[in-house]
Amino acid sequence: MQTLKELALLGAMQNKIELSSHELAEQLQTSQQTASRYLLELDTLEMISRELGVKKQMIQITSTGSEALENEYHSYKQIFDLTNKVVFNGKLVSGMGEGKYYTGHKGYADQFEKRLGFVAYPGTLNVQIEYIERNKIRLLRNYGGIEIEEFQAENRTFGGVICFKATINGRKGAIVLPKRSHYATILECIAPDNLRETLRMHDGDPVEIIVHLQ
Amino acid sequence: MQTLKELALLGAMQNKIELSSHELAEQLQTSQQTASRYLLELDTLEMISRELGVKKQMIQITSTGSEALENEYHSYKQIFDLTNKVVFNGKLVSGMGEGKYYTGHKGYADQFEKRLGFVAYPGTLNVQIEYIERNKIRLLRNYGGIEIEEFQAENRTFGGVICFKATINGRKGAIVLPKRSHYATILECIAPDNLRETLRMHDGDPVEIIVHLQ
DNA sequence: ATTACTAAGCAGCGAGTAA
DNA sequence: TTTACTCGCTGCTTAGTAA
Repeated sequence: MQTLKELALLGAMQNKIELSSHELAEQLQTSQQTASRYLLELDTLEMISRELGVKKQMIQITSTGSEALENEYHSYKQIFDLTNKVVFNGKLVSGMGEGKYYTGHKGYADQFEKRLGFVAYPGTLNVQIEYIERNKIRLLRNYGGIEIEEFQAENRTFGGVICFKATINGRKGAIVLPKRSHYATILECIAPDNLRETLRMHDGDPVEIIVHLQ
Repeated sequence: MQTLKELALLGAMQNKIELSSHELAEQLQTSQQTASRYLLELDTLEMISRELGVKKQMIQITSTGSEALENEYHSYKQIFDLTNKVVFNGKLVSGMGEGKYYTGHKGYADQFEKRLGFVAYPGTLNVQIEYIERNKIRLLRNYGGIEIEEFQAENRTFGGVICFKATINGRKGAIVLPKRSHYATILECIAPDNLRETLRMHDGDPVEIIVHLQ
């Protein structure tokens, strides 16, 4: 990968470049033998194509190599450019119907409409995320989102929640985090329509949630 | 670096994240011991800071770590985003005064003004580039630049050259490549003013040339 | 000059395990 | 459960060298 990056920086994405294994070795701060081996490996992986002359070789990055670089680039982009996006990958699970009870309640529904700009379909889409991604939830909580106030009704208190506008498998919606009870690994999503139906999803299906900050 | 990237993707740039060496190992497809060692290394390099609890550790990327990631990101940016820029790093060398003779010649000077949009100070700033960067010159030639036609004068032919608008240590200018004679490792720069004087440069000083394509 | 083979040496990996 | 040590083994690196 490091080698591929170095080749790309020398212009090997657009052109054949002339580069001896010795020169590459210098660039990578390693030995000529190792540099030569790296090139052989990239060649085997079909990430570069080479024309070996007697005294020089021409190297160009193939589409496979270019894709690998793009993936890497994409990661860094996510780190720096898209600090206003947080991506979760999880899978659909069934709740116990309590989402419908809560989100359908006027006390929440009115606030959702006012603060989120859409009338939420009653019910939540529950997405089980990887345990490791709990750190991203922490990130969201620190960042702060759209606050939905607690309220009293039916002789009890309905707790406050924090919402974040999000895109769920490409559809507009939001995620809902209870103000209390940190560290769940299930994200509850609401949306203007019944996502489970419009996206024709079943339990276990992969769900990508892109949370839009700010 | 790979580890640091992974931590950043989990949000460790903005926050402390909770991550066991075992979890990190899964993420990196390696053993718990190796993951633990990676974290120790990053800690030693002061790229991350850790709070070691008895049953969990909190990790955050430090400014040093963040800089390292930024550098990496910058490389990829250069590969993908800035394909319309080519960066050379070299050092100032002395020519033999012939630059002044040529660029001062009306046959060239008039074309420079017309095609580049500035009156070139008579004389060239010669920049010795790394041998390995000759590939970037090849890239430029393939790309095509601003053509300056050959002309007859004083009983001889003055050969055609190809120019590229460039920024030389932050100053507006251009580089001049002879149409013939490929593969030099000296770039000749022209500019509206005497760069050597305005930038107070001497032989051996580093020069950054950013060529603007298109 | 090159590239790249073989072989030896050494660094990094992970199993086992302590704290 | 954790983290991280020791240590044996594997595989990567590089010196030497052929083509």
